[in-house]
Amino acid sequence: MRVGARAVDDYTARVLDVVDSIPAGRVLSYGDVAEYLGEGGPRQVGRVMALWGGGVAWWRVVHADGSLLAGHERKAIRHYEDEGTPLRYPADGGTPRIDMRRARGFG
DNA sequence: GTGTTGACAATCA
DNA sequence: CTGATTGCCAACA
Repeated sequence: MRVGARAVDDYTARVLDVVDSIPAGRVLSYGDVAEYLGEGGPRQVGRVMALWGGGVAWWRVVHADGSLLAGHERKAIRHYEDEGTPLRYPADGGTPRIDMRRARGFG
């Protein structure tokens, strides 16, 4: 019967578990996480990350187009370069994005 | 119950 | 490449 809310919702726990299982040098999009869980949607994953993302490797969850987290780009890039995540640097030296073609998924 | 907003995504111009 | 549009689901005033 699943009534009241637990300390953290099951969905939240599942999202965090998936994010925690992403190996270094790899990333998943919000939609990928939702699809992997088979429930919810990109926005729900985003909400969970906004609330509890601080406890996991939040930088391994990015937008579907490879863009980074607004406001946390600096830290994210630092982690990516440290983990060897394939990045794509624009010619004009703008904000780098994830090379989704290679980094998306678990392997 | 309704309308707005959000760490989104896919499609079209 | 950017911008606009639509679909999606949950939280919130």
